[in-house]
Amino acid sequence: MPKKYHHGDLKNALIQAGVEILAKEGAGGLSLRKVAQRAGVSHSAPYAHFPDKQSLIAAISTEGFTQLYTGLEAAISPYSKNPKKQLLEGVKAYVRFAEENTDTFKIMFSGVLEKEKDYPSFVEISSQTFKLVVEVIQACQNAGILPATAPADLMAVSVWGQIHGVVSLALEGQVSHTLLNKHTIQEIASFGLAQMLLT
Amino acid sequence: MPKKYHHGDLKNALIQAGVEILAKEGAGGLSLRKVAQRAGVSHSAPYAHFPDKQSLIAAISTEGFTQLYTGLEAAISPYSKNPKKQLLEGVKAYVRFAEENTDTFKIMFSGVLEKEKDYPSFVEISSQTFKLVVEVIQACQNAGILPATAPADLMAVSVWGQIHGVVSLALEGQVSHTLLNKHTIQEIASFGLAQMLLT
DNA sequence: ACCTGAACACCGTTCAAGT
DNA sequence: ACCTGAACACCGTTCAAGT
Repeated sequence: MPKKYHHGDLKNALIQAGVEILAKEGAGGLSLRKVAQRAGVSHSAPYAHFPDKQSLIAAISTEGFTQLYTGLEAAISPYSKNPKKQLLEGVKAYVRFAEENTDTFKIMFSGVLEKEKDYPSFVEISSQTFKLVVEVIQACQNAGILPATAPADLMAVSVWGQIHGVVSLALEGQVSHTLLNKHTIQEIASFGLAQMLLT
Repeated sequence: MPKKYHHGDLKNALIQAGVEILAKEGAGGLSLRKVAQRAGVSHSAPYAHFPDKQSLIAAISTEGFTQLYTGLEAAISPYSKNPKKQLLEGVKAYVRFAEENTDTFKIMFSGVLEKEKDYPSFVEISSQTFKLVVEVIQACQNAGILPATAPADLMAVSVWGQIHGVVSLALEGQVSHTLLNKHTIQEIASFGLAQMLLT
């Protein structure tokens, strides 16, 4: 039978196993040997598909960005005629992704991946995601919802940074308990964004 | 002679060695054994002062927060009658700290420290730092520089999140090269903040 | 109280060998 | 082409022993 030696797609199986370990044990518990074991292969099998651990982490991060991109796309596409709604729904999707995939989110943005530039598909999807943000910001500027005092890319980094910062601080336990009792992360992030809006 | 067995303060020597390794090799290169070697003691000596690696990381992070707090204090104290200046100078100091101590900054905020709540002095200094931010925000609200549409602590998380997010994205290489050619991180962060100001 | 050295389990990576 | 098993250097942590 054509059982392709193993289940055929060990590469993706390893990525998936990595995501699962990440979710269960956090970045500290992520080892290549555990990933291999979880995928049911020997500890050296991953080296047929990834040159080293960093490459697997890059693949996991890339997978995360793809999911994030897809989520953002889905959140904003229904509102192509309402930029403000796109912005608000995009933020919701971003925060939701971070909350539902905390450890993937952390590994994507926490510097565990050391030479991101060495992984073209990671660079590709992350810059595509940024492009999506810029488009929404651009539309908001055109509609007079955000000030046109700066080019869209600068404004995009400011807005994205705002959301990203609040989410990151919250995930790292840097937002006070008393504040989190009164508001969800969604609300805190949205509040910050509201400060930047014109209408 | 009272050479106290070693140089007397191995605990701080280990923290210092950790900071140096962090700066030279990044978080990936930080091992207890290397820290011990750099401090000139055997690999098991650190266990006389730290129960485990996480505790050393907590101590390094605490040290980082202390530096950050001191820097913020020094930046704002000369302008106690000018809240806006305090805010702008505080932001500058924050960004400067992140740029000059990139890897310490990352370890403080990147989730490498897993159970922050277990380290009282870490919690203490980080919440004191937040309190400092809240005070400045409060003063800005009173002076009509920031809107009083929300309690100071919520506003503080928004402002801090804004700056922190932009800095984090920049340090992780998520800010496009073309943008970084035109503006410093300082400028990008300040621009985002300016969006939130009333005057 | 503070430090050493041997020991153990675990990890990343390499390589010769097997299908 | 894809995978295994032995091997090596490195790591966190423990513990009995030394001063």
